[in-house]
Amino acid sequence: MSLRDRKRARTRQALVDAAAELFRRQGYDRTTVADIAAAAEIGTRTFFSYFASKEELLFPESDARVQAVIAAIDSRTPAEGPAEVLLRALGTVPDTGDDLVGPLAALRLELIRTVPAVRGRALQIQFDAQQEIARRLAEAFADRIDRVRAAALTGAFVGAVTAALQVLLEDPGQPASPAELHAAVRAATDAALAPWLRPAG
Amino acid sequence: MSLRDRKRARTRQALVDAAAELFRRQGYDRTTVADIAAAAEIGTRTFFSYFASKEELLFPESDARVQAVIAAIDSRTPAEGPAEVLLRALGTVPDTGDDLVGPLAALRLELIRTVPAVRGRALQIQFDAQQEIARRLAEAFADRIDRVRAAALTGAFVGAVTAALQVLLEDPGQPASPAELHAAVRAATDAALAPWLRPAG
DNA sequence: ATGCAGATCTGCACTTACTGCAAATCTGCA
DNA sequence: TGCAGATTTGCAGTAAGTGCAGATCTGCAT
Repeated sequence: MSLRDRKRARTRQALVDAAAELFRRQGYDRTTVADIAAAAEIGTRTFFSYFASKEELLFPESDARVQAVIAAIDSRTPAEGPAEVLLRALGTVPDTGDDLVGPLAALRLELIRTVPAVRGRALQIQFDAQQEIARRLAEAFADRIDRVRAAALTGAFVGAVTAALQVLLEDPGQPASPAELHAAVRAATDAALAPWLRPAG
Repeated sequence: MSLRDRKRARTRQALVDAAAELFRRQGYDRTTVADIAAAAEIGTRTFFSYFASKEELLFPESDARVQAVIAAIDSRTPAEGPAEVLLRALGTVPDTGDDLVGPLAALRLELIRTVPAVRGRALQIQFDAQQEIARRLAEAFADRIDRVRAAALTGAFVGAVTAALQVLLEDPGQPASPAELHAAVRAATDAALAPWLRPAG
């Protein structure tokens, strides 16, 4: 990595850190982009050469999980049906320590719940991911399920994962360890997708 | 209806019509709220006493469909399972002639596809609807399915309907009649939810 | 008809996100 | 050391959205 790249990465991280700090302290809406840029010691205009918008700051590398699912689809065995592939994919998602349990995770979830703009962006990312997965699934299992069935299965999958996370994160007050969380999501999703497991193959 | 109410309704409609005209002619982004207000002959400031934002203009009465589904859940028979209820609800949604086939429908779908802000709002509405339906379903069938299963089923249902509409609206070039469209969506959704029909019961 | 109370409309000033442009600055490399 | 290309930054501008206060209008009782 050149000096340029290192510097850029450092500035980027500084922006995320500064923003997180400010969001936590004074809320999302009361924090302006100018505030964030000033805290990271760059010009306001320069902020937008790092992130296209204020919301974008909260969703870096958001397609890593989609890529993991696509990889799971591509590496399917002849014995697997579409539902099995999705459930297997659940075990391969990269828990980079920043997405569900990292320091930013709680803040991100809080902001998704409370700030419409952030919520909108999150939903857009989720929907795009869902569409992409459904498309790939329909292609990979073209001989077994049509586009609508693939969309239904993907919707069930995403809906189940989302709900499981919601249930698990809201109840105990204490966030479980990543491993426990993972296992619980897996169990709940597994049960929820049961109707798809054997009959469709 | 008092004169006040009639006047207000007329102004509201004038705003929608003016906006639709302008969006069609010069695109969403190149149409400012001031343009719309001027075309409807009201002050710019007044626009925001009719719609909270520019996007809101495109999504009036967006919860009519949710209400229809909730009504279907509430009027369930003991013989019906959750999937059956959802499929039955599909027959009771009000096709007010403005939602899928009306003059605004094509424009709305076009803007949802191309304008991120509109897309974001549409997804937010859809997601909220999905959550509400899942919640009601879990309550109504508390003895048969848990929250995660309810969310999975709802996700499958919404995903299937969305995909069916997408497939049907993109292919022929000619939009089918409301009745045909309805029947086709029903058939596709019916097939896609088949795994949920008998086993869960 | 008249006049009052409350609702509605509207202009004004303001904040904020975001963009285009051009000048200044910096980095990689010969 | 110096050049080419990339990055940074200030400036000016557009547009959405908000609070406020005064003007205007509607419903209703007299």
